[in-house]
Amino acid sequence: MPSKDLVAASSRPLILSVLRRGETYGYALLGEIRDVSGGEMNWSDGMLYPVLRKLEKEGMVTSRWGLSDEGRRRRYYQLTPLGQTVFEEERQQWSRVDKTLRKAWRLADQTA
Amino acid sequence: MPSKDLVAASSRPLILSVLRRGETYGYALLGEIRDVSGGEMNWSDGMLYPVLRKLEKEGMVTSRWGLSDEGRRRRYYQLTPLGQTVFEEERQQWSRVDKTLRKAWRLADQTA
DNA sequence: CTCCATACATAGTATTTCTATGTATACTAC
DNA sequence: GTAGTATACATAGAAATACTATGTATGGAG
Repeated sequence: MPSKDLVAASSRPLILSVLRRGETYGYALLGEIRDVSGGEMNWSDGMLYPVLRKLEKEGMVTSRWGLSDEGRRRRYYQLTPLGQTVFEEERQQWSRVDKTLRKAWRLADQTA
Repeated sequence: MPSKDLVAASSRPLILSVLRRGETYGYALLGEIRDVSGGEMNWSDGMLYPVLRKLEKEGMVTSRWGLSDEGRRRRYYQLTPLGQTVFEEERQQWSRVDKTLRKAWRLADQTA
């Protein structure tokens, strides 16, 4: 499991990218994230919902209640246009930081 | 400037990578980080020193007082063996998270 | 009925971030 | 001498954040 600041830094970009693929509900989102990370990211629901709540509050996602085939209540989340924009921005930011780190590592490897 | 959780997530790997190139003092570290990030990371000294302090407390760096040519007092920092190990671990962790994100973005791009 | 998995919620503790503010001083310009 | 600037380090504490612990709810299986 990555360090908690890495989990924190990647949680929003991950959630936004899963939602970019289409509307989904919270519990399924957990599974998607576990899958795409090959098990590396194994979030609890108590971790996920506050982040979703905040994304909604900030206008990046919207939600609606729905029902599953078996009649279970589910809360479905969907990206908003703002969420789409933020998705791109965060991707750019992460990529810039990643580039910086890789450059630093290259320099470190050369010297050491 | 990246979001604060991205700054937080990358600060230690960046510092450790600069120190891996050799002992240096705090103020110069700031400059190195500004350079390697092309200005993207423009940390204040008040941001840097608490992180250095913590790294030292956790045994990843050691420090000593020295003097510059002009007589200025400087605190020099050096990576410890533990710091070397943590440097590698954090590089692995970051890379795994990065890989997960890029996979998620690829999937997101295919669907959208 | 009980248990389990599914599904969502959130208070609150613990932790973290980093700004604001501080001290110190070498050098430069006037 | 003095003022200003850059260099150099320090840290308290306010604000923000993370996420665990605990909660409710319920469909399905045994």
